[in-house]
Amino acid sequence: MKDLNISLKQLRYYLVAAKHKSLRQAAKELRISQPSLSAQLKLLEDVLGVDLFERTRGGVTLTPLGRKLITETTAAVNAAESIIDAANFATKGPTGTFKLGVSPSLGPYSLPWILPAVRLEFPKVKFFVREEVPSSLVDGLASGNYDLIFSPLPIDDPAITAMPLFREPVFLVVNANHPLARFENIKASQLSGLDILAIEEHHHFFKLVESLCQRFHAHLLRDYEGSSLDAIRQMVYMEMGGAFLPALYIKSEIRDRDELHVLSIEDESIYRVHALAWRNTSPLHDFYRSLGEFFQQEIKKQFKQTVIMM
Amino acid sequence: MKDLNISLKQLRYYLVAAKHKSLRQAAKELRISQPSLSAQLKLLEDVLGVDLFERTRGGVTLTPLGRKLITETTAAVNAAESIIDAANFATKGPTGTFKLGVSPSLGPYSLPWILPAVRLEFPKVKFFVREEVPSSLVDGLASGNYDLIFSPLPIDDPAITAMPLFREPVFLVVNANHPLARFENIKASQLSGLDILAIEEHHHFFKLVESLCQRFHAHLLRDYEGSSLDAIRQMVYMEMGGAFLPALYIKSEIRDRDELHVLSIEDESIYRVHALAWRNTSPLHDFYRSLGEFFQQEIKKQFKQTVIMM
DNA sequence: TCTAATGAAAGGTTTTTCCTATCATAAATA
DNA sequence: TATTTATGATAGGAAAAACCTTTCATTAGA
Repeated sequence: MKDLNISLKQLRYYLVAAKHKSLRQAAKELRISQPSLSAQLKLLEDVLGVDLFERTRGGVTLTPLGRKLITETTAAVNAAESIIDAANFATKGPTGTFKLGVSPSLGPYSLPWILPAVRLEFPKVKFFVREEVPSSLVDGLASGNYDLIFSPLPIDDPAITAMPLFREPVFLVVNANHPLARFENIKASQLSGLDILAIEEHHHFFKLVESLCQRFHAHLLRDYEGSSLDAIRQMVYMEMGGAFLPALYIKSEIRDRDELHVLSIEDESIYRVHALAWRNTSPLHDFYRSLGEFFQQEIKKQFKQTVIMM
Repeated sequence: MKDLNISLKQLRYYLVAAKHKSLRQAAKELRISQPSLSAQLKLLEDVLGVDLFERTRGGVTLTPLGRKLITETTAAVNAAESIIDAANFATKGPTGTFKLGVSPSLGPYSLPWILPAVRLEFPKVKFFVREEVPSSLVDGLASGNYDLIFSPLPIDDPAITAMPLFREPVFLVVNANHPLARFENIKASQLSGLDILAIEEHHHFFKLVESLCQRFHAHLLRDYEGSSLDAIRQMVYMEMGGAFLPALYIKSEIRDRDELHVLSIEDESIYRVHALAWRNTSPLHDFYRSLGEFFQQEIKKQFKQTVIMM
């Protein structure tokens, strides 16, 4: 067997130093002295027989190899941390702070109604919530920046387990003055040529809207992309066009039905599917699954009329 | 960030102790004294707040939790080792001993013609070869017991990357006295009712033969399962029935075409696909791929007439 | 020029890890 | 039954590793 003459401590030092690009600042975060950090990093480099950093005036830079090994190192450190998690878990039950990533087109309109109940059910569990675009969420989950993500499908990463929770319908929203505003339902054909506003391209929701426009021959206004669903709503107010908006957003943000009008499309089921996802390798698999079930339960309680459970 | 007050050393001690079920013997393998080992394990247990071992007269036993955490611990230690591998790799090129798992119905008839060339191409690389049934190979690969496996597809594990290398035709082999022995090719319909010998059920090759028998309405002799392809061949000698045998086996082991007769089935392409596979997480991805290409190259050189490259 | 920030080096202290020797216990053996 | 052999635990001390403080040389910026 190998000698394995490196320590987790060194690996963590390595990661923190790489993050700060400064040994002094990294040492401060690690609450050790800079020389100690220097020494440990040098030791690590010696054992690996590799230069990880390029020491320059004004900081350190990762060498190409150093950059490459960051991935492996993160994996190793995460794996070790997950042992601690699993052990705590076994003794104290669900405990600890979980890094939860969530899509900006989903989180603000669902989590506020879910998390309070979760707090009651799992009092010792805390969530550190961060919003990001789904593609970044998946990357972040895979690389260990998140423990869990709550995001629309698809999630195409074989290293990630996704647990579909529910379908969220998508509706067409127009200004009350719009010609279509006198209908409750419209036929797909009535969408033809309609001006449609969409969120910025890097959002996941954009792709859905784009495909809808293509399918129904509606006209996607690419010059006025909104930076958030709220921005889209504002633009619909200003009669710049109609918009596809997800049901949870509509339920939570659109109250004055006088100024905005919500339409569904006949005979077409338009929805996105949201899932809770985690790394396959996580030892907390069972807990995550039961957490997903609890999410479902709460969503069902609060949004029975709005979404379709899976 | 977490304190991460455990060390890789402790984790390795834990694994070795779990393997030996005896602290003294584990200490011997680790080349430390037994009290040192005891102390480190106790320390690990204290930090984790968990009992890993049950100390009894006559050895140690893993607690249920200790058994569970073995998985995570192995993962962490492997991850750390892969950092070392990747670093060595970057400086010294392909180096080290790789644990190569191979199917018993493939390895003996292909590796002897491949590995010598590999040794010339990558002189600093050594292979520790072990034969096992493909399902065990996949498990072993996933859990880090192997670095690489050379095995027939399918390999259905999302954590594993499989690189298909070539197709290996499968032929029907009968005794020279058999009525079918006067043909070179036969029609699928001629297989109907034929007695077919197969390898033991837990082998991967059994499933292929079983499905072939079903497809061609041949009669699978389940009472006389062979423990190896050679055993099957012996039984064909003894006129107990025909057998489906893979091309590489036939080429390497069946020389005397007088006593055994090899038949192919007209208009039917019967083959299995062999792949080289490794963990997705391995940092040596690129090397493994080029190794796969080298395998292909050698196989093409030696078995151009026998197999179909991919 | 002066200041502030960088990483490296030297020497000493603290902490951790390990070893030897010893013990108590229990199972196998004579 | 007495003896031997194996188990892990304990105590005390030695060796190694990690760390700290102080100091230095260099460089970028004010």
